Amino acid sequence: MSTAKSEPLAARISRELSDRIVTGRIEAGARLRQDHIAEEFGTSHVPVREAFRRLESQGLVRSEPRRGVRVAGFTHDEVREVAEMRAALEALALRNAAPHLTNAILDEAEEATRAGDRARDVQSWEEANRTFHRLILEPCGMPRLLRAIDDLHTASSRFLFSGWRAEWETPTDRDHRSILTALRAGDSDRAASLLAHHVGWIGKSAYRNKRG
Amino acid sequence: MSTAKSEPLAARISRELSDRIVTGRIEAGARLRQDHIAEEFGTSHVPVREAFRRLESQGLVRSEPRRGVRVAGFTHDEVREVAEMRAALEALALRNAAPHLTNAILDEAEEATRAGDRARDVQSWEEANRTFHRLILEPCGMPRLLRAIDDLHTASSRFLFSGWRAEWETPTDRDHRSILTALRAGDSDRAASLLAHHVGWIGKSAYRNKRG
DNA sequence: AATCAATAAATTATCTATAATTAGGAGATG
DNA sequence: CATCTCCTAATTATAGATAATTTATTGATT
Repeated sequence: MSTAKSEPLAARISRELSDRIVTGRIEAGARLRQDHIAEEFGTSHVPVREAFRRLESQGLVRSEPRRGVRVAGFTHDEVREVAEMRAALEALALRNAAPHLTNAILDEAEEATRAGDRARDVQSWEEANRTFHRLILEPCGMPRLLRAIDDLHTASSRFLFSGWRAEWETPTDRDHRSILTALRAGDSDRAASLLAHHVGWIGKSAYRNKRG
Repeated sequence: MSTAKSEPLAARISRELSDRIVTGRIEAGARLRQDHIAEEFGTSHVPVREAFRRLESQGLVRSEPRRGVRVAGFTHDEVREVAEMRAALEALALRNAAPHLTNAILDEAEEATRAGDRARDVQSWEEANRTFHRLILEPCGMPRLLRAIDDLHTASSRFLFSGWRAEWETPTDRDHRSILTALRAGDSDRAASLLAHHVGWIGKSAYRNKRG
């Protein structure tokens, strides 16, 4: 392939497991046995354990000493928690990114929104959505913040793939476009506030979905 | 001792290294060689590597594949970044904690503030300060958020111990007391706003300190 | 300055020990 | 007599140590 060059095994394993958990191919609560996974990847258990540590820090997995590792579950409260954290942090990132946004970036973001409209399946919708958010937030130049947001976004997408949320069928493009409009007008406070509502709404929608 | 029985070695090593980094006993940029640390702790290098992964996720250490691990440095920008993240997240936590705060908790927080006043050295001031924040935020019942705040607090205390900040000599107690007053009056929005300013101010102070 | 050998360090594999879970059986109780 | 509980043995899995391999870095020599 290409990047499979000198990347540590732990990174590859962690990425692959993360993908499986996010897309639901490994279900919540499932136990992850280190030597089974090691066997599957054709490695020893050592890099597998390191991968576990990373997944644990991302909140995808829960580890109990001497008892093993299992995929983290998610309750309504946790969905809401992640949504509110995203709202707070993405608003912060956008306020800091706004001064550095160029027209070229905003155009790219507009295109990502259109790609989301065109999406016919969850995967491509999610990819477009993530691209949009990343594009307008990255210029904030706060690496730690961006990493935190990325982890939260990953957690969010778990809920999306699990079918709780019909988010990708709803008119998210309206929100995206009003955010872009505010940014083009230089009103970064309004843009941040719109973004916070846009993201925070996800938590409420998940809750409503499960209820009714 | 007590609970040091069945705790994994990686956890113990990670905690000890974290403490050394935070208090500055290991300086920024220093290289951490797994074999040396393993020898010091009387273990093999395997649990040391796992400890590294945890420290990496906490932002205390930076790891380059095949090149080793070194203690993360911190620039002015990073100090500001952490402060702003704390401001955003602690405000969120406080808004969610406010409905569950009891008078007993607020009294404990008041006592922690007094302990901070009495503190004559950085360690005990930091401990009191951390206790204060933890007390009023914990009832929010959002474990993921609390973990994130805790990691940020750890990062903050690095700057404190490094001597950049004279924060502990300043009248932080004023801020703490006005927050408690707002909470007792049931004005959680005002309390959250005060807390955000209180925490965010740290970033500015560090910046100012270094300048003048 | 550049190349190649020597050294050091990170990464991974294999092997060992210890703790946890399960299975089976003995004894007690209804 | 059947069933339930408790205890012990056997299996399984995690955690750690040691050994082997690969990659980076240093130093010497041309």
